[in-house]
Formats: sequence, structure tokens, C-alpha cells
Amino acid sequence: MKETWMAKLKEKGMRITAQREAIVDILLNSEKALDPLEVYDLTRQSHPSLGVVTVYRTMECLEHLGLLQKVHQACGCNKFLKLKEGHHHLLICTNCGKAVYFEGLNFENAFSEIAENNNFLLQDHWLQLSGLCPRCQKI
Amino acid sequence: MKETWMAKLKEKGMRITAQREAIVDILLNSEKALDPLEVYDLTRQSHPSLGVVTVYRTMECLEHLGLLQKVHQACGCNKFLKLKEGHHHLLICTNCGKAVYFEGLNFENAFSEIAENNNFLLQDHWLQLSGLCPRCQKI
DNA sequence: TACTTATTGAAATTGATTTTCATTATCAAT
DNA sequence: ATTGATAATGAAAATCAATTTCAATAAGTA
Ligand SMILES: [Mn+2]
Ligand SMILES: [Mn+2]
Ligand SMILES: [Zn+2]
Ligand SMILES: [Zn+2]
Repeated sequence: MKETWMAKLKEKGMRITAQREAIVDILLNSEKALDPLEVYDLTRQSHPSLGVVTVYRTMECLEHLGLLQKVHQACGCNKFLKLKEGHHHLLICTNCGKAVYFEGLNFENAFSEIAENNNFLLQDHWLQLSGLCPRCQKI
Repeated sequence: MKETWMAKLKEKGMRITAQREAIVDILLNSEKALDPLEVYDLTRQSHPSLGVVTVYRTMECLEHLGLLQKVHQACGCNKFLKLKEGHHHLLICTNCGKAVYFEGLNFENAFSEIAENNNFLLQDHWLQLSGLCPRCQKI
């Protein structure tokens, strides 16, 4: 997976740096969405000289490259999660933040109908479920 | 409607002030979600001496009283909209911000099923549609 | 190895929100 | 109506995230 990400960076003419690799490592290994400051703290554990600005810039790039997705939660709206191919929605743990993509719901038609009834031209939809993940239910 | 809101403030032991009335007026007459600074600017047109802090504080109160709801949009996550009774979802214009509550979708069962399949204990869901309102389609 | 240029990070800047606190205004009790 | 307790206000300072600037550094190509 990391190879794919770094390849995509290279493909866009961007350089491979130790900082970028470290940031990508953190994001790829996280099962929850992280904001830039969280990534900064986590990455600095192995790269103490890293600057915050680099984290902001790198995460913005990764989003533009379609590798990261912005996720809004009660605990913050600047969180980013690795994006999965295709159209999916998220199920997020309110306790630990664990995020799971799920498929199987196809509401697109129902959404169109609602929009039509209100004379809106539907452009997008935002659907997210939240609850307790298996582990957090036991605690 | 305004009477209801002011009554609720009083009921909670809060005082009726000119500032609060002005802020409530703006929020009740807006058909789109507004953030504190927008409310500040709008309210100052009639109350130039109003302070920003008062707007922040008042809007926070109104949210706690269940009169306002926080609404997340691409253009910002600090926007508040007057809350409608009952369980509804929103349809929001991406151009002018016009917000419409709609009913008629009942996906609760489908959501529960998805959660179960992933061994999550469902607590909440978030659904929002976006598109162009009738007026913005013509422009 | 040398060179071009993207990248980096410290520091300054911006902008939103919160905190502090002295002053003012509301409202209930006289 | 007057008074008094105290809730509310707003200017100013403080905080915090995020962005901009810029000189130094490092990546990748020739
Ligand atoms: Mn969908
Ligand atoms: Mn619902
Ligand atoms: Zn969890
Ligand atoms: Zn519109």
C-alpha cells in the first residue's frame, strides 16, 4: 500500500522525502481518522525534527491526490482517513474513533426522489453511522 | 415563534436583553445556517454596539436549549440552524445555503442492520443531502 | 559530482474563539 | 418606584489552529 502511495507522489512530480514517508506511515497504519496535529505528534515520536507545516502541506497533498478523505466527527472536523476505492460510507466508533467503510446500502434513488420533491437538483450526499465498535462495547 | 424562544430563555432563568432579542431575530429569519461571525455582522446592522462575545455565548445557549442545531457544510462547520421538532434530515443548497428539512426517509432499520453486520452498537446517524435549490438552478 | 528546484522548518502573521474582568442592565423583592 | 443581588455585556488580552514568508537544505537528474 505504501508503495502505491509513494508511487503516486512520484508520478505527480513530487519528491520522496523522509518526512513524507514518516507521515504516510502513520496515516496508513491508523485505523481512525487523524487531524494534522495528531499526525504531527505521532510522527514526531520517530522524527523529532519534523515541522508542523510539513504535516499540513503533506496531508493537503494526499487529499488532493485522492489518497486521503476528510471526515467530520463530533470530536473534530479536520480529520483525515485513508480513502477506499469506490463509493462507500463510514461507520465510526464514538469511543475510539475506529472507522470502517461499509457497502451494501444503495439509497441513491431514494435521495434523488427526496431532492426532486423539494425541487432541488441533487449533487451530493453525506451519510455516516456512529456507534461503539466491538472492542469498545466490552470496556 | 420568537415568543416561544424568549419564553424558553426565561424559563431557564435567563434574562431577556436587547442583544439576545436581536440575535434571535436574525437566526429565526434566516433560511440558512449561520456561523457566529455571520450573525455578528447581520445583527450589528441594527445593533452596532453589540460585541462578538455575546453572539458566541448566546448561540451556545440556544444550542443547549435545543433551539439551534449545528450544521456541517463544505463552507464551514460552525454554522447553526433553527431546529425543527422531531427527527428530520437536511437538504442544503450548495450555492446559497438554503436549508430544508425533509421527512419521509426511514432508513433506521437498514442502518441498524449495517451496524450489526459490522458488530457495532449503533448510536447515531448523520445524513445530509446537498444540491441546488430552485432559485439557484435558474441563475 | 554539480546543478536545478522542490521541500523543509523557524518565525511571523492571520483569524477565529475563549478568557478575564470591570461596568452595566435586568428583574425580583421590597 | 426604588433597591439590591447578580446575570449579562463588551473591550482587551490570551489562546490556538492554520497560513504565509523566506533562507537553508535536500532530492533527483544530468
Ligand atoms: Mn451513497
Ligand atoms: Mn434518520
Ligand atoms: Zn471503539
Ligand atoms: Zn440556493
